[in-house]
Amino acid sequence: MCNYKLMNKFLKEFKDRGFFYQCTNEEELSSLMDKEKIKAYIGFDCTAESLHVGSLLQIMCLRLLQKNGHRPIVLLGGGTTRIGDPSGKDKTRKILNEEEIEKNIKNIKNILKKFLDNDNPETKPIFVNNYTWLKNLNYISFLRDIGKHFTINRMLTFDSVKLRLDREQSLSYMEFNYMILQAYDFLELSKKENCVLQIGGSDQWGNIVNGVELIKRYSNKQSYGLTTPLITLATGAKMGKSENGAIWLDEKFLSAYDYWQFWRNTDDRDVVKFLKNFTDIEIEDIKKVENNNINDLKILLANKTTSMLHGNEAAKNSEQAAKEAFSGNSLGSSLPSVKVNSQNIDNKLDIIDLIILSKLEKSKSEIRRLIKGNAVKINDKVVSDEKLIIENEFFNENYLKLSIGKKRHIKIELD
RNA sequence: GGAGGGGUUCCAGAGCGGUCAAAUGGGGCGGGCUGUAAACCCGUUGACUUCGGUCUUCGAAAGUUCGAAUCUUUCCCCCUCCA
Repeated sequence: MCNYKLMNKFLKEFKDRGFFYQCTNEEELSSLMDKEKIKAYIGFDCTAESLHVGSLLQIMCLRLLQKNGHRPIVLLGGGTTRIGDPSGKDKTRKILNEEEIEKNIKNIKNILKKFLDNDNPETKPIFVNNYTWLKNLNYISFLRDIGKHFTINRMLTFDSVKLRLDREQSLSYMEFNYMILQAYDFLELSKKENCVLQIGGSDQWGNIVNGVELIKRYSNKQSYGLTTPLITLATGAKMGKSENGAIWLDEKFLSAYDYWQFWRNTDDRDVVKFLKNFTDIEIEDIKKVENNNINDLKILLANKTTSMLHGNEAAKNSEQAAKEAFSGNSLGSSLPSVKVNSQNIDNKLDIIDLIILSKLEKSKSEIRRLIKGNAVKINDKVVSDEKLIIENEFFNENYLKLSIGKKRHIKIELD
């Protein structure tokens, strides 16, 4: 532990914001970062087409690096995604094919660009794909040069491995090698980019330490690892994993309005923590407002997080739409909308089909259940007849408001 | 290669010939209370339905039976021990 007051500015804020979990050598890292601007990397898995809020803390770390003049390297795991990280997974991941991974990489890169400053030449992110070096590895020489630095004895002690074995779940040799490849990534970045720091989630600790040690042994250079805690909700659930779908960062999968809603619905106990974790508001400023009305804080949180990703405009619209949708008697003209061909109305479209068209639900049985439970509303009036035919009169100025439950609202527009 | 254990609905996990669309818990969804919070209470949780039912599901296929998640055979996969 080094003296908090003397600590490097980046590290200090890193801690103040609750990003800190473990560090391989805090004191040295602190003085190194005081002395020079460094390059640090975070790896992103490309298993999914988009990132979700589970990766947001890592993204905030990248932003914090930039804020302090350091340069982030974003490693997209095009190679390692082909293997699958066993950490934190109790089952073997499904293996994706080449095109899927390439597509995912492109998407994820675009999302990250939204969060990062791409203009400042000193700090703009360096994007790398580890497939570029992993694909050409020669097995024999890799084993000789890199493999010799790893002992099975030690690898077996890592949580990612141990957990699987303890739980009697299979761990393939392929996955077993994941940590070596990740260590190799760090070595590669150390050589190529002079990267000295890897940041990752706490579940990456083992992989990161391996990298630090490999670099030490291979090129006798000092590098560092820094991990962030796993963010759990006050209820104990993992962040961003709602059953109804993860909280995606890509607008294609989750509208700005729904993203805003996600933050607006934060548990009371998490609000201040999230303001620190997921907004740029200075710590001192958060302290000033942290006793304000809890719902105002939630709106603040929602606005900041949404504008960071989708822009100010989108955040304002979402706030406006929410106001209208929840105040009751307004028709929510700024809600996200779905267009419906007016011919459908003439053809006696019923409520069930309307909901299917709106994509709010896809199972007719489920919709029937919802109607029975008084969950479906048109223009704030409960629909109790599952055979209700949608009439032209329902549309005010070309649109109607369709609601499922208290929180899902959508505008149906005539086309 | 040998011996044993196992694969059940979103997850965990019961069922071991009909009463099984499958206990229980978790999660999800909806309703109530509230603050678009938490906690709590209630309902619901395969699909389709003219609400009478109909269809598809218990690793895969074939079989026994009036009837199978449950029995038999083969195959696939996982785990443990032995070689």
